[in-house]
Amino acid sequence: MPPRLTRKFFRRDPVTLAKALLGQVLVRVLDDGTRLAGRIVEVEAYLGAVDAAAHTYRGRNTERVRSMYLDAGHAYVYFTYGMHHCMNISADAAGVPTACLIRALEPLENTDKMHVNRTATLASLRTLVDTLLCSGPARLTEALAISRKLDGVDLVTSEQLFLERGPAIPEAQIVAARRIGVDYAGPWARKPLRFYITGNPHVSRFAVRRRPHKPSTRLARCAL
DNA sequence: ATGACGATTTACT
DNA sequence: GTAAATCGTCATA
Repeated sequence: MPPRLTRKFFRRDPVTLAKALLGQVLVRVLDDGTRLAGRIVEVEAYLGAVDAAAHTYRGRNTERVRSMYLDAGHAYVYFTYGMHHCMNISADAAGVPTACLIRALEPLENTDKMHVNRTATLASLRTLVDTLLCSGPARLTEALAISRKLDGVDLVTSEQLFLERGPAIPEAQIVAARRIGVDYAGPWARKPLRFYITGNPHVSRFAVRRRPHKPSTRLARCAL
């Protein structure tokens, strides 16, 4: 089994950490010992007090966001839209409220169990293709059974939630784009703080697509 | 105490 | 493309 990521790996600025997280493997161990795992293919960086899109904008420090202030390598799991959970990994040092939002995984282990987790809440019980299992921040938390109960967990020491070493992704394969769902953040909405592995089919943006499209369209969107 | 609003996903026209 | 689902959190009072 690959080695687990240590504190040192996480203790970096959120942009550097976000790019380093690409290719690493997120592991969720259920109470019955089942391992659910996926390779990180898309991450967003949130820069803390200066970042209008961050939950900790202007130094906000409430009960909900306290995990963002923990030392690097802790989980910040929040509940939103009345039904979804999203998972972040705290960056920098204790007291610095920066984090990386995990936006998409490439499913690796026990994908059948992930499929059950995902379809359980679906109105129509139609079969999901692999690219719809973990291709979004709320999709992957549902697939890996990550909820607010895991908020504040230390990913360096936890037996329930941690990361394993994967291959570093070369800069040439990393695309930087604007973050999703933060249009309210003015100029901060346009900054290139979302990172994903180029061409990876499990990235959220591609998976959302419903209909086939012309190759020219695909190229134009990739260039974004 | 109350009102407005999501770092989203799904289904439908 | 648009809209519904659904409720914890936060700012205001």
